Formats: sequence, structure tokens, C-alpha cells
Amino acid sequence: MPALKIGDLATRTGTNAPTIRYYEEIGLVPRADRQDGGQRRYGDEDVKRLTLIRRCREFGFPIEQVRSLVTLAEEPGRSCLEARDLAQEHLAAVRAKLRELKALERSLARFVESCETACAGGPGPDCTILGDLATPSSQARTVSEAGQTARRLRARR
Amino acid sequence: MPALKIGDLATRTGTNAPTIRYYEEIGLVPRADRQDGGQRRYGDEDVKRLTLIRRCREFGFPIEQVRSLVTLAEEPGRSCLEARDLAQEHLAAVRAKLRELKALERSLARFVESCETACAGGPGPDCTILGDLATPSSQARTVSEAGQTARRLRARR
DNA sequence: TCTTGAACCTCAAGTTACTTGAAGTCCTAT
DNA sequence: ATAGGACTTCAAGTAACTTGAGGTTCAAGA
Repeated sequence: MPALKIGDLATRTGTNAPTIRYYEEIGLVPRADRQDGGQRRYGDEDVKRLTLIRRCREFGFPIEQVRSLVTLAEEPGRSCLEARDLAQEHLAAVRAKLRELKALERSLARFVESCETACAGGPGPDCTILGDLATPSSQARTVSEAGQTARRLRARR
Repeated sequence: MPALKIGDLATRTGTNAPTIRYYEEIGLVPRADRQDGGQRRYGDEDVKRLTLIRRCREFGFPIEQVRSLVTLAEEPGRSCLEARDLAQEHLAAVRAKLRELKALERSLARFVESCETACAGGPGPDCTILGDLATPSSQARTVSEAGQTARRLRARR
């Protein structure tokens, strides 16, 4: 039986302890069991839940949206189709973010590479290649659409 | 010649206008040229810079770190190798995030699919499959490493 | 068994990065 | 020429933590 302290849970999920206490305070995670001295103890389920929460939060999904996703996990009575729809919307948003992040990766990789070749032996005259870093890359619409999606998702509770 | 108003720049980059003004105020973007009436006008370069900034910000890179990356673009005198190193560190962080985001995508896709099959025709008895959503997936260390990387990057400057 | 120091506790205040509101000015289309 | 939508500044508000103060608990070594 794994009885984790708050610090253990923190390191396992890449969170810091005060953040976990904060999540408890705002009711994003249930109140943890306390030991005699009042210290919080956690189990496997807590690790899973917090991992999901942190992943979502790291990618900008607002707390209220994450909340609806995780409470969905703890309400078995809820309509399965409703749950699926919510998860699917979330998934679409994640995929949009994946595209954006890949674009960012390409930009940076291209920049690093051009640095590599252009100024191989020291400072070159025009290492201002950053000019073509972050080309809107036909994503002008995609970016704003992603924004709209996020806003739409946020709107629903 | 494209002379964009702040609203145009905003829609093209998925930002809202007040945020652009805020970025100007804190000096993350240069002060924009003004028209006779005092309204801001923007060009292609501004679209590029703001696109980069927003992409970075959307993925949690703190402003000061983004600042060092974009000022790097406007300081041709700076050491090319230093620039490359900074970009490379940033790139590594982006790739770590990509892995995390893919894990999140898989979790959600798996959940949606199991919803699909399990409760095909309505609410099933145990649509609490969310239990295996967000498995730490051997990423326990990766998550915290990513956190450390972020913190390290934040620390410099 | 005692003790000591790291890790925990609560509560309050501070920080980052925006967002929203008020009150007024500009500009373009009818 | 005028109505209304987009712009202006400045101030205050919000989300999601983070940090600090001041004190308690607990596991490990003497």
C-alpha cells in the first residue's frame, strides 16, 4: 500500500506541494486523508488524477475546464455520451495545440540549423535569420480558430 | 504595403488588442508607429514577431524567456553561438512538451474510444474508465525533468 | 529515549500575465 | 454630417499560482 506524503506526490507529478494544497482548497482535488499529526497522505488514484490535471494545465486549459473533465471521472452516474463529447472536444483542442507546437518546433530547429551553417566559426554578419522564424505559416486562421475553440470550451461551465 | 490596425494584428495572431498594448507597455514589442489620430499601425514584421511570442506564451514559456528570444532577433551584433545555444535550449524544452502533449492526446483518444465501444447505445454501468486515463506512463521522471528544464531556463535572465 | 533537522502545517501577502471597465476620441460608411 | 464600431489611456480586477512567516510533526541518528 503506497501512502505518499505531499512531497512524494509532488515529485511524482511534477507539481509543487503548495500547488497541491491550493488545488485542495479550491476543490479541484478532494480533501486528502490526514494522519494523526494532520499531514496529508495520498494513494495511486491521487497520482493519476494529479497527472491528468497537470498535463492539462501545462497546456493552458483553464482550471474550470479541467475540473469538468476530472469530476466527469468521479461521477459514474453521468451520461456516457455527454462525457464522450466533452472528452472529444478536449481532444480536438489538444490536437490543434499539437499542430501549433510542431510549427514552433520547426521554426526553432530551422533557426538553430541556420545558425549552425551560417556562423559556423563565430559571429557572422547577418545572424538575423530570426526574421523567418515564426512565419505565420498559413496558420493565421488556425491560430485564431484555436483561440475560438478554447473560448468555446471555456464558456461551457 | 500592409498597414494593419491593432484589431487586424490581433485577429491575425490570435491575440486580443489589450494584450498587444500590454506587450508594448512592458517593452516586449517595440512602440508601434502612430497615425495622426494616435492609433497604432503595424506591418509584416510585427505579425511575425507577435506570432512567435504567442506560440511561445501559449506553451507556458515565461515572458522574460520569450523576451530574450525575440530581442535576440533584433540584436544582430550579438554572438551567434550564444543565440544558437539559447534557441537550442528552448528547442529541447519544446520537444519535451511535445512528448507530454502526445501522451495527453493518447489518453484522451483512448478514453473517447472506450466510451464509443463500452456505452455505444446509452449510459453504461461503468463508464468510469477514466480511471486509466492519465496513467503516469513511465513519465513520472520526464514530467519533473521537464519542470526542472523550465525552471532552469527561467532562472537564466 | 532524546533530539535535531527536513518536511509538514496554516494563513496571509505577493507575483505574473493578462482582462475588464470607464470615459472619451477617431474614422469610415451611409 | 453623423452614427456606430474600433480605437485611445488609465485604473482596477482576476486567475493561478508562489513566497514568506511562524509554528508543528516525524523519522533517523546519538
